[in-house]
Amino acid sequence: MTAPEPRFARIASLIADPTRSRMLALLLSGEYRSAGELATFAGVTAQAATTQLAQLVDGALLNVRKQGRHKYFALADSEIAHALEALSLVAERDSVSTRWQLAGFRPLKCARRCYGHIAGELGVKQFEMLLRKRYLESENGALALSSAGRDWISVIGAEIPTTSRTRLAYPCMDWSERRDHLAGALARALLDCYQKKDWLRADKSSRALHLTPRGERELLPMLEAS
Amino acid sequence: MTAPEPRFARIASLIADPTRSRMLALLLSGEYRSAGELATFAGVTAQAATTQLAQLVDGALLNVRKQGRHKYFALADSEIAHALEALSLVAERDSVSTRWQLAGFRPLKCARRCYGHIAGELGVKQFEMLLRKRYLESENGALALSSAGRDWISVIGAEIPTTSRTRLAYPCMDWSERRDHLAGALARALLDCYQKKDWLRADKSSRALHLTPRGERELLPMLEAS
DNA sequence: CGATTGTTTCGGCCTTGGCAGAAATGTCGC
DNA sequence: GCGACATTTCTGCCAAGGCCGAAACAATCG
Repeated sequence: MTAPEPRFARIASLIADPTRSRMLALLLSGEYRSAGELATFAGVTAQAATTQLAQLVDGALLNVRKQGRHKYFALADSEIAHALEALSLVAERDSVSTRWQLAGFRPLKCARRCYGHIAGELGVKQFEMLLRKRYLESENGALALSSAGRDWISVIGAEIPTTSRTRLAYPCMDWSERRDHLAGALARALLDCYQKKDWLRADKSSRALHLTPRGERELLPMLEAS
Repeated sequence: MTAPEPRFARIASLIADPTRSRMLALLLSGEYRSAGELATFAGVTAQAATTQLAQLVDGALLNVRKQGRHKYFALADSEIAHALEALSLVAERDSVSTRWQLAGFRPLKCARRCYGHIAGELGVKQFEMLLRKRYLESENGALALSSAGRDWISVIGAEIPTTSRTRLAYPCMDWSERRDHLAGALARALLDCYQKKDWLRADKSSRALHLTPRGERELLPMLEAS
């Protein structure tokens, strides 16, 4: 009668440890971080960090990239980020209803980074514009840039890394809007580009993205145009 | 520099324990279970179960209902179920791509119980029908039954418990379809009704719901009618 | 090639937390 | 009230796993 231990328990236990969870929280931004950075951020020595990071990699929660004498870690994929956000939603579900409305969280609902791309209202707007204008079209199941889309990309001056082995574009569920927004290499390139043009600025202490006045003038109309 | 422990770590650690995770897995169906049932299912003595259940309740993952000398437990809300499913997705992400297509998982994608209501393709179909026919209408932010909707309910003979303090109807995100389906007291009542009419049968060993031949004749056309 | 810096391995300490046995509390039916 | 049953509290035991110090390994730079 005794049931087998559910698989999700293993993942949960990897997330549960204080040190590991701190590391994961830092990596939620989507960036790569070195083992040393992660160690000091989590408040442990380098040896301890090594062990924990090895476990996270072994459990396939993290990707590793060796670069010289450094080792860089990042979340393995966006499913992980989703799971972490789902847990956060539960963790803050009493505070969220009040705080979500308040000043601090408003920008998060408006626009935030989700694993390297734009989420929130702005992310949804962007995604819908791309589909509406047929810059993105679904091609046997996957999303692909149309020629009009490629033109638009070059006009605004975004650069999509050609080396990228990750998918170009795919829908990503948004937990505040409950609708899809854009993820993938294209999404990252666009976010980079918007930041370079000073349309968006990343908050240092949170995942919020702030729309600058310039962004309000130049970016918003573009996303809302029909 | 050492960061505070992220809130989600606490939730994860509640989920991580083998005994507690087994209990949660059992409760994923949405039903209430007594402390004793949960103890034997998890393979521990009653005392051990008490401690674990107390922690889950304290962490607001579970609801309790005292009934005589029994105590019944259930998942506190669907956010919890979502978090568990998100973790499961990560836990099975290598197997999922293959197995999802296979026979065993097909019925899950088609229709399954999600915390007491119908999810999967059928759940999405049902939700869209209700909106399309304006049986459900959004009323200052919440979903409410229209008079046409109330008529339809009484025609098919579903009974909505009047005592229920839970919301009547609200959208619930579907992770296989990535679209909303119906949740709430109404959703439960409909599932009950469909089962009574033998349109759907619940699988005993999984969360799958099987469409009976009768359901195919009588239920499907109703959901697909425009 | 040595010095420096980043990461890993080893060994031992220590805390955390889950478990069972026994006994107490509470609830029901008679 | 009394016995049967479900749940809880108390206590002590035990194992798992995280941490640090020290030393080893690896890569870079002068």
